[in-house]
Amino acid sequence: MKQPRTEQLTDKIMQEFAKTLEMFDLSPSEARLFAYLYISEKALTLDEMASALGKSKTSMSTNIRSLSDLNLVTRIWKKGVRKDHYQANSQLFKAFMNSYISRWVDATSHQKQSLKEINLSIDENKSAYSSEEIKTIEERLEDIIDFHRRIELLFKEMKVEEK
Amino acid sequence: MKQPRTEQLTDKIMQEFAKTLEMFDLSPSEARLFAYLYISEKALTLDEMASALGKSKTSMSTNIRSLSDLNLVTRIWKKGVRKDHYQANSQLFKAFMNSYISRWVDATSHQKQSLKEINLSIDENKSAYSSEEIKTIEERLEDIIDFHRRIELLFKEMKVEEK
DNA sequence: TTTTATGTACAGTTTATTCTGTATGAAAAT
DNA sequence: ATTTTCATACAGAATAAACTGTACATAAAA
Repeated sequence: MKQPRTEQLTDKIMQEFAKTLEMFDLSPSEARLFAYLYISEKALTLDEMASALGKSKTSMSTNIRSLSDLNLVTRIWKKGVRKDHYQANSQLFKAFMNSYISRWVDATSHQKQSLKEINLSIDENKSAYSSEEIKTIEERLEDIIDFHRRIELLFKEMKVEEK
Repeated sequence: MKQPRTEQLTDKIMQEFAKTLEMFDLSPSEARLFAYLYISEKALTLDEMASALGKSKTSMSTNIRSLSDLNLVTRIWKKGVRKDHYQANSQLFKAFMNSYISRWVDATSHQKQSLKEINLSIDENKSAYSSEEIKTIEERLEDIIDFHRRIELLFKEMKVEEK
């Protein structure tokens, strides 16, 4: 009578926790998977995850790969055991924030670059555009680039200190 | 020969800008719509947006409503004109960050609350669980709650100053 | 070497999201 | 009062995302 109750409890926590994790751009099932792994604490196999979450092994495999790419989950080698085992990174805040922040910084700096190149090409071909309307576009573009600069700056400031 | 070129330019900027806006949890078409509005600078009607973006008016209507709910777009009243006009909020950084931050703060504080309630109900019914395994779950739950606390704190610190 | 077990690529299916066209109600114009 | 013009609700279609089962490649076990 006790086992089922803790399972139910785990489910409840997982469900609630997963909602927050989705805000870090995890898909619902990635989020639930991570939450489950985290609560379980120990390293689990794909089969264990699949049966615990009622999903296919294939699905677990792809989800684990995504989580792994984000450094949220690590593969654990157990000697003498064939199956791969995966464990949730226990430093929640650090792991999620770092992954999140670097995604923002990378993306915005990349897009800022593209926009700057557009801006340059305008300057070079300025004569080709009607000068009245190009002016307002250029102003807007500058503001958009500045927007990117500020985002990048803000997220770079957010670097996370150790636990 | 000049009109088509600036249109092409606007498209290019819009496309690039929209990618960044999607990171604020806008759908692709919401993002493009906002980008287009922002670059256009002036207030536009649903029909103008629809024809500029090649989408239905219905779609513009629902997308504008979403953007409006996020305070990213404002309805402009022009006397003597029947159609609604909408304009992009010009304070890019402020508007997006405030909307984004408050979404994070609201969501995490809400989820933290739910988790705390689960934690309380564990304490009340402690005798009902097997004490060995409940212990590790409780520890994890505390860590998860702490995670929420830190997120909330971090985003609250991010309050955005005036332009 | 052969057999068995394991992770994942891939194609097809299911599910969810986004978009469109028609219909409707409200408000302005006639 | 009637007609026209607008925004949006709603249902269905199109598109995209997530999931599953089979098949295969790789590596361990026999």
